[in-house]
Amino acid sequence: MTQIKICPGSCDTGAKMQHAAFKLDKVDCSACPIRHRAVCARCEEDELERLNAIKFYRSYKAGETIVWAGDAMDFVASVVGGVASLSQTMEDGRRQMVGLLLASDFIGRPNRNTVAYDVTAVSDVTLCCFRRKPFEEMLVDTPHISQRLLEMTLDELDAAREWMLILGRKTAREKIASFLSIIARRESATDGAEVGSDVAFDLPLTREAMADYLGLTLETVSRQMSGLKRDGVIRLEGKRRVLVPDFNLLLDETGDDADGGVLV
Amino acid sequence: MTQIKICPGSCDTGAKMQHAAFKLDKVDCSACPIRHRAVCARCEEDELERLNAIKFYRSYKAGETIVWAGDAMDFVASVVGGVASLSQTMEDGRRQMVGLLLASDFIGRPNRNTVAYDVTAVSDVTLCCFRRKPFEEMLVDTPHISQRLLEMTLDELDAAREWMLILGRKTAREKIASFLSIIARRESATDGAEVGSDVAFDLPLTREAMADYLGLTLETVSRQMSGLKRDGVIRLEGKRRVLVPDFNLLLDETGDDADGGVLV
DNA sequence: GGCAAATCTTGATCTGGGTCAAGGTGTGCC
DNA sequence: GGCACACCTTGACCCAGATCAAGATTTGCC
Repeated sequence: MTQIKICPGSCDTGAKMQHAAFKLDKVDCSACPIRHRAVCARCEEDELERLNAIKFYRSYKAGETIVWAGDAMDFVASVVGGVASLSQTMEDGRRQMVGLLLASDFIGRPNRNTVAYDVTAVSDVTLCCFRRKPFEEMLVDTPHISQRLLEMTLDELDAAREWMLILGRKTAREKIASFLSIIARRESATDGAEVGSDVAFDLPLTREAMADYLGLTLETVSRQMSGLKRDGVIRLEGKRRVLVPDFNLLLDETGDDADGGVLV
Repeated sequence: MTQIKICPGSCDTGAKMQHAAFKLDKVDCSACPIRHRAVCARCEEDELERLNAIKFYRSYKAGETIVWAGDAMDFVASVVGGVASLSQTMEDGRRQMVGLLLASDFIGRPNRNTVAYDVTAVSDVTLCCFRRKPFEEMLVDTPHISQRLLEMTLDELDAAREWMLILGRKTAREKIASFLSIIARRESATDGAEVGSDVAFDLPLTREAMADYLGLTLETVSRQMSGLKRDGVIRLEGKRRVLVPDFNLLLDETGDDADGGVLV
């Protein structure tokens, strides 16, 4: 059972919230788990109210397609919880994931009403959707939104470029290690957990989806996961939970600069 | 001799301008070859004047490094003419190009004063540079600039994602064919030439740079170019000039949808 | 013109990861 | 409990593209 915590703020009880528990009515933005990271992060009260008037929530089950490439989409959205992916498929079935969308990430392109990639719910996903037209109008007269969107787009571009190095030049083992460390970093950022030497997290993707992400086959993904386990770099609990006894050991396997540019 | 035409407007004499011919003084923006495509595309007269006050030109010879990854950069810039690249290098020398910057493309990230990738002049390059601080200020109070920058960043993100499919899933031959058709498309857009069946253009990159772009070795690039030539898909004049007798033949080799989503 | 350096081509061989195939493990449903 | 389905692992073999190597072509410089 894939459970994603989207507990707003300081929900640290053992009880894990299911997505379904996030009621799909107009939620007060101030209680929203992504209030300070999403496209609305910099909005003032009055701006939030305008957004509130054009927003609605939608949920998708794991595996469901949210939109197909080329289809019209009459809204843009923020991922409130869960994981979605952007992917391209060639005629003969080869598929490449080109975006992995976690909580607070933005879906859709302003001033373009069709979508260029398949958008798929990887786990159960909840979106906070804004009607396209009024959102585009707000974009024009609300710098707090357009500036935040620019910043988020630049971050995504950086991520895409890091990904290009992974796809173009890394070995299968380095790809897996890079993927694991990216997920570990993002998860711990979300949890706000201490980045101690001991890291543990649930993989949000199946082996097949990891293969689509990394430009590999699922067999190779499986073999490399086994390899990293055999060599003591990771441990596995079930198929999805990953324990990293020594994070630096994992980083050594990524092929990246030891502790290179400490970009703060 | 790599010659890049940066003739503003309707310069269609046979005489090819060298970069050096573009005088590095304060050029009047209205005569600028990228006036309507760069980050300043939507600016009004008064906004251009503000930009004019903070701009200066710089030129680089082919092969020169413009900035190294991690270095501080006290300006942002538009490519006026020539071709530059963004690339990442791993410790052991493996290199991946992550951006190819042609005329009108933007260099630098607002609100971040170090650069994340090596920026290199691939051919002789001229930049129109804006001092960072005042540019960032203008970004805040000049929606014409921030909106255009958002649009350009979204375009680059789309290009990066197309590139990810190429890197992750295409064969060497498909990579080369995809690269050639991308260049052909961009070149003809620049020339404003008719997209007839007969297309001809100069490759802006060496075989090695193409390899860095496509995640291949230079030997494989050379072999695949020879293969496409042998099969009549392209013809070569010297090493750099490419003639495409039937553009659809080239498109067939890219592995992409025949005439898929006609995204207008 | 002639030499050196850069760039490109082609050949021979090797290998990482793909492909094909078989079976294992976990989970939900009747 | 047991069956079905989704997901994962492992093995055997193969091939596209890397690597190593030699030489061809082009360009620039004296």
